[in-house]
Amino acid sequence: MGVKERKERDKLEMRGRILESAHRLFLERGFDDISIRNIAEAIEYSPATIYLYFKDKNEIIHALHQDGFRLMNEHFQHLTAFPRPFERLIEMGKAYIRFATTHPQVYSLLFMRGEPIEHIIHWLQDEWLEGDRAFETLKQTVMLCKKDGYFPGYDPQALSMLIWSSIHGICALRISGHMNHVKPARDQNLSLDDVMLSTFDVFTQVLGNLKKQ
Amino acid sequence: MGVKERKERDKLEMRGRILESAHRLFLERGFDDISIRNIAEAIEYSPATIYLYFKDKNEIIHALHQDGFRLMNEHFQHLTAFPRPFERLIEMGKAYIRFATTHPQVYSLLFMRGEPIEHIIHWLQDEWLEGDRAFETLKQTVMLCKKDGYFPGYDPQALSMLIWSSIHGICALRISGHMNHVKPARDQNLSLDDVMLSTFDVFTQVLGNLKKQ
DNA sequence: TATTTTACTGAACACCGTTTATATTTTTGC
DNA sequence: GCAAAAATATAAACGGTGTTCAGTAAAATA
Repeated sequence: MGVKERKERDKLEMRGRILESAHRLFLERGFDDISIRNIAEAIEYSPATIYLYFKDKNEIIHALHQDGFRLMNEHFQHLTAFPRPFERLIEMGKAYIRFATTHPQVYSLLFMRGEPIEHIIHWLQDEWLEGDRAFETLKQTVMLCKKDGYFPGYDPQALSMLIWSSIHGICALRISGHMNHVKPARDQNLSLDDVMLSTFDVFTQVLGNLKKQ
Repeated sequence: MGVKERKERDKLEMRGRILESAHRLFLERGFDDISIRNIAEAIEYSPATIYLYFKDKNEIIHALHQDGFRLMNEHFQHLTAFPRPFERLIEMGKAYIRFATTHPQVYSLLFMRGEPIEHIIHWLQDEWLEGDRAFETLKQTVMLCKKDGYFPGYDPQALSMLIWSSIHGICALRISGHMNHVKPARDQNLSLDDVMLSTFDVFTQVLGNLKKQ
């Protein structure tokens, strides 16, 4: 009898519908409007029902977190087309910034909020697989750059961390609204993205200077 | 008759007591435990009374925001003792990081939350004075470095923005919990601050390389 | 002293995440 | 086919949030 199987399918389908609603709420109305009650209304069930399919709200947020990572990875797919490591590294940075600017809500969910990453620490054996993979890709690229004569004497691990931190800093200050409220940016009437991109330009210059001659 | 004057004093005193309670709640129990009701309980008044002294919660948060900036400025007082600009720049970075690590809650209030900066945009003529002043100090230092032969060809404005972004990125990733959950940090069992400081070290190396020979 | 102004609060509104007892439906075992 | 058991769904409640408003008590004014 396939009753058990069907029930399992139903359960998965319901989980799917809950996540779908959460996802839509997130994209259409922002992080703060994802509430158990909003989700419940959207799927036309009572709030309590959600708890039959998810332990708590964190579990739902975590699912969105993973969705976000999938979306981000799509922005990196094209990078294999750049054979020269340093060029690829710069394109990685551009792709990262493009992702952050086109999906600021998703970016802040992935990298600026404490909740989701704390959930990972407590419930998933402290393993942040998506983060590990992304960082590893960055580090590999940095090591290839080293083979090309870039970054002599620099530790790939630490340099990768610096690169990530720097680009994250640019994106985070932009998304939180801090970057565009220091005076020069206001005065010159620069757009958000102008400031961000010119900051990134300086960074590429700086990195480009780190090469054996 | 000094009635009016006394009443004004009383009003200010009450505002002071409210802010004091908010401040203590913030430091002792964290940002999320600053609630109008908690504050009201602490000063032994009803929640509604708070609204006779502050327009809304944002106004209280903004006051804490300014307190935070004062605290941060204290961490920068000693920098005048470093006459050589580049050295001073590095010490600025160290002071910034020291502030962020010793007062993570305050740091995230100042630079990682959208609410306070949005309040500034809406209510204070879009002028973020504290931010302007701090950034200006950084830029001045960068320009002095240029006179010493550092950063040839780099725009001080853009380079300052990069420096701020990079250090902010290091602090933000640390405080949000992301930095210490990429694999290598976990494996090597490095402390939070080890990763941060080694990342900053690389940054100082990179900056130091940008000098006319 | 009577009136007006000021200071304060209880109760409510509309939310939030989460739990529990209860009711309904579905499946199982006979 | 029917009763027992299991699964599913929910109403209602708990304790929390920011905020508003009508009403009360106290103080200042005339």
